Amino acid sequence: MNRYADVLLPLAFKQTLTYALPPALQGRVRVGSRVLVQLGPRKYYSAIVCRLHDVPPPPEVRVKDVSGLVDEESLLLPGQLRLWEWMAQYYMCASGEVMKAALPSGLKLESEMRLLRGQPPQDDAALTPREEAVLAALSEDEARSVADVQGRVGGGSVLPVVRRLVEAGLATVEERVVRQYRPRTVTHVRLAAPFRSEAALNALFPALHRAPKQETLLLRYLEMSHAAAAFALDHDGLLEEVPKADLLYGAEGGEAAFAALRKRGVLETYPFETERIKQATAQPRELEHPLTDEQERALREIDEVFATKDCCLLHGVTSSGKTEVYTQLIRREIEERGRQALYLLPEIALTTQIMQRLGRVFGGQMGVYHSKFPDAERVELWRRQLTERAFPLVLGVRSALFLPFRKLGLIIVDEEHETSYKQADPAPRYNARDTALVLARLTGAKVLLGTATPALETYRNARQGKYGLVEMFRRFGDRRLPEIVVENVKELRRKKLMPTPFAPRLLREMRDALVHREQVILFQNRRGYAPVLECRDCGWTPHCTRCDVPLTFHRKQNKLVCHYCGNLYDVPFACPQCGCTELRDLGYGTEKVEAAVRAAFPEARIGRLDLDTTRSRSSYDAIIGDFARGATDILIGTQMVTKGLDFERVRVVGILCADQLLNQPDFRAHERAFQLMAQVAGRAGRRGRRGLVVLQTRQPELPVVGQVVRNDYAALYRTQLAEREVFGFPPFVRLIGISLKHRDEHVCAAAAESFAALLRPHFRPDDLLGPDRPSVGRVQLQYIRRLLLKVRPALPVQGVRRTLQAAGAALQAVPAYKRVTLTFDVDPL
DNA sequence: AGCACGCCGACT
DNA sequence: GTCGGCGTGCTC
Repeated sequence: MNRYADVLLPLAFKQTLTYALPPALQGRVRVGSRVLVQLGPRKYYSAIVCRLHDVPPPPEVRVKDVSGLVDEESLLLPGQLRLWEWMAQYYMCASGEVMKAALPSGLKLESEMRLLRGQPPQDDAALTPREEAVLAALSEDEARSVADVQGRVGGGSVLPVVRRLVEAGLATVEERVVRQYRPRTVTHVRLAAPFRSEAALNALFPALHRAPKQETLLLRYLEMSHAAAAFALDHDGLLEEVPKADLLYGAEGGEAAFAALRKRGVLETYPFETERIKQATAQPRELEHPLTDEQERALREIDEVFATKDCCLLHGVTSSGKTEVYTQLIRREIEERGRQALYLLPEIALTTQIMQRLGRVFGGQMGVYHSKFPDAERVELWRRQLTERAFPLVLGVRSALFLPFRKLGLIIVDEEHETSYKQADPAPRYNARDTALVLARLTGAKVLLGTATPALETYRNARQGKYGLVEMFRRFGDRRLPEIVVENVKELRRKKLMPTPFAPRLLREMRDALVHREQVILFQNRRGYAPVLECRDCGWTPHCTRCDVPLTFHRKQNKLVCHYCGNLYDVPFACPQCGCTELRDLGYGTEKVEAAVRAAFPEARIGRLDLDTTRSRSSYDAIIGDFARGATDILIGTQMVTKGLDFERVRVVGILCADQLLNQPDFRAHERAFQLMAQVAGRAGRRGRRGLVVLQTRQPELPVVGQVVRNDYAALYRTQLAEREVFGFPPFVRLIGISLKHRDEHVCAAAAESFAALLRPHFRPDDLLGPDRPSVGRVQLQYIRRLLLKVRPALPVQGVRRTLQAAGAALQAVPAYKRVTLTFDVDPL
């Protein structure tokens, strides 16, 4: 019998901690169980058991007992911990950090300190005013949280005062594990125990003769609960659950009759746990469109690929009907092979459309896992996936990878090129697309990556035969791809032909579209009103005091906003440098574009889609819904408008400033610009006249602009690949980003220098870039330095990781650099 | 990540 | 002299 359990805590610890199993728990605890453990003098956490053993820890550690078992059944299915381990190892983070990301917060319990009043103070007790105040804020019977007491007292931290009061016995603390998740309950009705037999009821009915309402109600209950059948088998466990609301539904005077029956002791109520999971109601299957020849072919080819390979890329132009192919694959996985499917989609609010589409086909077989859903729903889905009733299909964002799957057979990664598959902060900085491949290997599932604009890495893997490659070139219903015209903004401005953010051609087309009751999408990759305010006289511009960035002017709020830390500032009345009261707004954000559209087309109905207008899920749905219904004519937005939305009536798409995309200081800038522009162009001309895209840029001569115009992914792939090979970037090397942060710029810079010095002996000089001051050199009062490590394919990645970790330890051993935060970002985007 | 412990400046 | 600030180290 195992006496010790190594557990994982949801903290950034490097290793697991060992707790002793009290005899009562031995044999009941399994790997994957959730246990309650005490950490430090009083805190409690729920931890996950990841090893059971009999090896006593070294004598210097005082091993604590496991305090209790949180759930009787394991929360994890066998194998899930292996994915966690892989992630921690590959992405260079603590397993506890993976645990934190993996579990919905309702499954992570943590104790909270609560304060109560202790013995009454002696008359001669000399209390400071502050102690008096804190004591007055405590109650004798209601335990209050520290935050509550802090709020009542105000001022500095109450903790030291509390400590003194506790030592004097005037206050007591208790630790309470807060149960964050409460299952939703509904009041149900059942027969009280003495009446759970036919004989008892037969004896009862004569007494009800003078109370017809009660009699009716009781009969109704018996019918709803299928009592006759249960009694015939003499098994009251077979009684159907009857919700009180259903029993009383439409029954006039039912409440009174019910109260009377309860008073007689015939019926009783009890809380019944129900699910809150929103699932598409099981509807009669929508007959899917019969597949086109091309879709049929794609399906066959995918089958052939899966016979020999575990991963296949489905590269299909926008509107080629990839979703129909996915649907068929999922259906067969579920129905023919009896296995589960996971449909991953990027972390953008657009789930609704796909949800509805798949919901119409799979109805009650589909569960949805989304970060914007209430946590309780995620907890329920998790629990359900552990059971026999697990949904065969889960639609979810990247964290859905962590859900338990009993028999996963297929993972679809839709829009695989999307950067939101990569978690940026905090650790684990994992890419869900790549992790999906590992999960598939661990579970024996297949992976289908789908997109119109593959990530270069993915396409290369496919071309080299590591993945299968299936392509679809034809748009649904043979619609033509939109015509793309390039407008040279530099020229137009020089000739003074462009006083608005719109080229004359774009204005004409917009007007034409409005006349024909067609719709327009305008893409401007910047939110706010103006990205920069500038003093007319001296050129001063307001900057964030915590970050090294100019502030964006938001006109509606009349505030300056830092887009890095979110801090708000008042708009200065005058320039602090020269006192000039005229601040000009330079450049365009979506808000200013909206104003310009209003000025040009006062009659048009306009929607705006950006971070500022979509703070809540419902507002996003509302804006999209209005546009989809045709209640708005023009939709202005940031990246959000490019994300695979299907609108039927859009004829004109304007890309207002491609240069912002093209001039990013990033080796992926052109790849991204292509993806974004191809995606947004794909929104045009789904029905009716051929769509038109007006692409405004100052650099029409760039090859990538031509590639967008011709929708020539192959050319983009060739040119970019050649460039990456010359300069040594992915997919020819793997990257590990290293960043150092500190409040003091000199310390930060010096630490980065010495870290680089520690690494240099291990790598070729060209393979370690930096340290550099990033374009935004300070965020949230922390100065930043970055290094970029190129890992050549020949190098053992494991050794590189060890080198990095050793160098990190060496750096932090220097007293001055102890407080430098060092983070690794494996495969950064 | 908390949270206790310990060192040092502001104020009674 | 004490209060309360914050930097440092540990948690089985």
